[in-house]
Amino acid sequence: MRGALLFTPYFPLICKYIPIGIFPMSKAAATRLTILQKAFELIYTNGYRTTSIDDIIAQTGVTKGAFYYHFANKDEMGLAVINELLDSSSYATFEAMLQKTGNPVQDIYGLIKYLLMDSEEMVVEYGCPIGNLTQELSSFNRDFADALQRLASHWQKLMEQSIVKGKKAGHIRADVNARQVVYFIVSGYWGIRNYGKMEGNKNSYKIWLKELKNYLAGLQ
Amino acid sequence: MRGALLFTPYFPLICKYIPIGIFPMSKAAATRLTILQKAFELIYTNGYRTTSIDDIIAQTGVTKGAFYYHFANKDEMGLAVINELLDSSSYATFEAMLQKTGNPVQDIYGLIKYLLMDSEEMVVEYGCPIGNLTQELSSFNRDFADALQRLASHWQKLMEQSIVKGKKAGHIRADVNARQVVYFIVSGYWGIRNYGKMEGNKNSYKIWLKELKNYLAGLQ
DNA sequence: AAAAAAACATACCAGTTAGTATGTTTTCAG
DNA sequence: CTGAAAACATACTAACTGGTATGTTTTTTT
Repeated sequence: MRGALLFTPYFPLICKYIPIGIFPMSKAAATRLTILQKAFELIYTNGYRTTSIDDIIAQTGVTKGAFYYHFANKDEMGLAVINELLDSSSYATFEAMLQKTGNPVQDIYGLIKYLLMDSEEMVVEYGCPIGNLTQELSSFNRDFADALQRLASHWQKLMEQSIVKGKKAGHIRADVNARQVVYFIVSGYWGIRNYGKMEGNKNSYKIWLKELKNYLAGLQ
Repeated sequence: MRGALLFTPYFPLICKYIPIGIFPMSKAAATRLTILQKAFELIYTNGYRTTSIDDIIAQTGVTKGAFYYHFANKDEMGLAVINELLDSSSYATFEAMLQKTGNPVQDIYGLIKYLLMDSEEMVVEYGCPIGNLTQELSSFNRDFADALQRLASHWQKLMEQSIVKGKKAGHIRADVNARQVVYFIVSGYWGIRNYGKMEGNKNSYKIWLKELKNYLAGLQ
């Protein structure tokens, strides 16, 4: 059984942009990546515990022998999805979007509106991948909870920095508690993702975004 | 197979307060109720799809024959949990708490603080029962999504009424959009429940509640 | 080119799953 | 008290579950 992917956690991201011929990804690494990507897709749309290894190998064409060569068991694979796929993807995008104008009121709104309305990786019917996993697995397996918490704190830290900068620049009131605000916004984001799943469309997103705008304006 | 519980959806609630000897609940109705209550408990702590019927009958002592006499299949039982147990329970409490002072800023905060910090039925590790089910089942089964949506709209309507009244009484600004605010608050509530699961304690609840207070104050 | 290790393939297994077939017991109206 | 329906009990099944044992093929090292 192999360790982790080369250059993790950024390797999968790199692979997206560097053609295989030029940057030689070994066939084994490609197999591993295929498993992780397809597993993520299935887990995102169907839940972790209700996605079977048979599902994954059927969808990928990878055999069970290959699967268990790369991963000791299902949970190790699940953790790899979180740590190697989710962790790197979109992190760069977040960072860029949160520094776009330098005013958190606009940047945070812009990021969240993008995530809800424009991002192609997230589907309203299936909610937020990280939120889903947190909900399903936090009380089931501490390793998952820890991995997800590290992921979430990335989010939080970036957003918090944006607010702190905004305070210094005078865009945000001095008495605003950045950490507190981040909890409030991210919670709302997770919650409205749940609403969207329930209603099966983006109407609730639009309503929520309007009030988010009001709330952010109130921080000025 | 029997229909639903007598006098649903309030029958289970009534049963809590009326001793069996006085208000004669048939043994069959008691069996059905036992199944629903234990099933809810297991589903709340473990998820719907990952709770097996064998789990339920093992925990209740009810046999499989009895289970399938009362419910045609697992999903019918799951829907009964939502429609007959969750629907009635706590509805009265909500209504009372939301009319306590007549000022939504205080009443809504009071209700949500109660739900997060004091309610004994909800455990931080397991999140919000309705939120959990919504997240797990909305995209899996439309019937569940619909049942949950009806449940959630109860919540919403009560809270919306509280705000509308508060506007008339001058506690809330006239330009505040009640429906929008409700979406914002309930989303935040669901989200912070998820945070709590992830972190495994109520620290995030406290932080979030502080910002909820700020947000509500901003509506005045 | 040969040996060794890595990567994969196949067949299998014991436990669990929702659900059924076929009973027996309880309840209750007449 | 009796018969029929309601309520429950037991044993079973076919499909699926994560995981293993034991191979073969491919890649890498020497």
